[in-house]
Amino acid sequence: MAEKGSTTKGVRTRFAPSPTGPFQMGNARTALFNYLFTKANKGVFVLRIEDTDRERSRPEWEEDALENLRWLGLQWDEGPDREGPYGPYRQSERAAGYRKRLEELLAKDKAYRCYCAKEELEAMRQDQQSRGEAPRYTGKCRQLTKEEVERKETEGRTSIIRFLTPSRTLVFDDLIRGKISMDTGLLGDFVLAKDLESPLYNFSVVVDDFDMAITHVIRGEDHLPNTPKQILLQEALGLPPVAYAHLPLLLAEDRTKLSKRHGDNSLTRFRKEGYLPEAVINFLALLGWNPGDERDIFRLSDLLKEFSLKRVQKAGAVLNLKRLDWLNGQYIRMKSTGELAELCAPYLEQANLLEEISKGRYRVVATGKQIGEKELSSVVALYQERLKRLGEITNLADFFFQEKLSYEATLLSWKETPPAKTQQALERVGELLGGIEEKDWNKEEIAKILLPAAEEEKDRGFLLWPLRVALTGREASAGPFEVAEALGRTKTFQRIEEAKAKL
RNA sequence: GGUCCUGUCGUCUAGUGGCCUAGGACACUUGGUUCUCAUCCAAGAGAUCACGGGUUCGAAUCCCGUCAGGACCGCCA
Repeated sequence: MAEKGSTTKGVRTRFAPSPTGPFQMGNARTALFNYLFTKANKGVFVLRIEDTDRERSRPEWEEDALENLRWLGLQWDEGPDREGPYGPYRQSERAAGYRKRLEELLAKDKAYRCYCAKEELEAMRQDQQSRGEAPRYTGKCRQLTKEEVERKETEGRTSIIRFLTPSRTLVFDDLIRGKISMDTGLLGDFVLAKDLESPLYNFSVVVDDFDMAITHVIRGEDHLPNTPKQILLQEALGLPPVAYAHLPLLLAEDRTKLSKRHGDNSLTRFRKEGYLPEAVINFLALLGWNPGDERDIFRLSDLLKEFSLKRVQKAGAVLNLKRLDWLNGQYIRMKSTGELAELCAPYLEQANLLEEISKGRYRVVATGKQIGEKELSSVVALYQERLKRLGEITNLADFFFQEKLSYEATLLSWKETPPAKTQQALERVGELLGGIEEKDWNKEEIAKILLPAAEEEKDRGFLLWPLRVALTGREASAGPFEVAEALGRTKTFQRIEEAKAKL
């Protein structure tokens, strides 16, 4: 394990998720800001897995974090799957470093073993709280003599390792919040480790940040109270300080910290619903950071050029999902139809409307008909301006993939038009379209023929509405000309006939 | 309860003593665009800058106090 903490010059940051649950929006935002700061400063971005809690840590949650980070495009330079000079990158694999430092603190009497039972401690906490004091360990086992310790050990009493917290006023500088001061006497003798092999968060973080030569710690504001503890530990171990930046929290509607209680905010959920990574990045970046002017569309590459911790907000930010929807729509519209088709295909497959035969070749499940990338593109293009999430394509474009449409006959009539009149309207549309040959079957040509006829009526909807409903079976959809083009000549006539039969 | 942090439209925010009768974006309302929906365009409503006091010719911006909200107080991270 390299120890270059005090000599390394460049910026080194880490994002350190704990694999105890799905990767959340809050994790993504912290990762993003770390990434932006690091890359804006030509630094090295480290991914460290904080799995010291063996009971709760699961490999699948680690994989979930990696997968979503990759999806977002936040590539780390060193991590569990990318060995570097400071590995391994899972805390569960770094026991030697912890043991060494724990023994060192114990030997220097900067830490001590505590034999108090959990129940005892709980009672103590209750008591302190009832008297209006800050609940903290009183230091009962501090005074244990060597003999007492030996006796307890031979008795087989279990112990934990506590830090002998020095009492003083500690001041540190936060890159976002400025000077923060704290009376460390209020901290109590917090626990460093369950035993020499089982370090706890505050301790393992300090050891690893040094051993991995981390220069800047950028994390959520919820870690602000941990910072004095970690600084005290650095001092006790004789380690150099690191710079801190505490990001404002991501909040739910009720302005409390975002949590499971507020519903599923996992990245996997947003990914599955069809949010684009560039939209999520843009959304998250603007939650707590802004460029100082009125631009609001930023891709990762733009952010890299402009990001600065100086422009990071101090107050928490409520997640405004409507804004995410808007941004996602913006990015969907920026895609080429080919890209969009490729992005939508998995959703259509999942809805069992489509099967991929080979790359770019599909089979329509209901009809068995084969279609290529071009046809699929023409369908998704119909809804490019209407999609907020890719997943919505299945409900919007299903008419294209169905053999027969099911809708109420009354839907075919424009406003109060009686069925007989609607019948006539469809008749007329059929005649007009019949004049267009297969080779000329495109929306411009169709519009050229249909629009003047529709114009002759008092209301364009008289002809256009029944046609559109006949083709889509929907009250709301893309326009009739483009839908007719996408469906093709044969299918268009078939649907017009089916509509007439309904009336 | 203690400690720490925070406080500009519903939400994200611009703003670092005069350009602020506070700007933008999302959401909302209304109107316009080849039927519908959406997009797009235009307009509108929406903030006594948490409150009170002070400094100043002048304060959202500086100082003091108050209040409110949040985070944390684990042998979780």
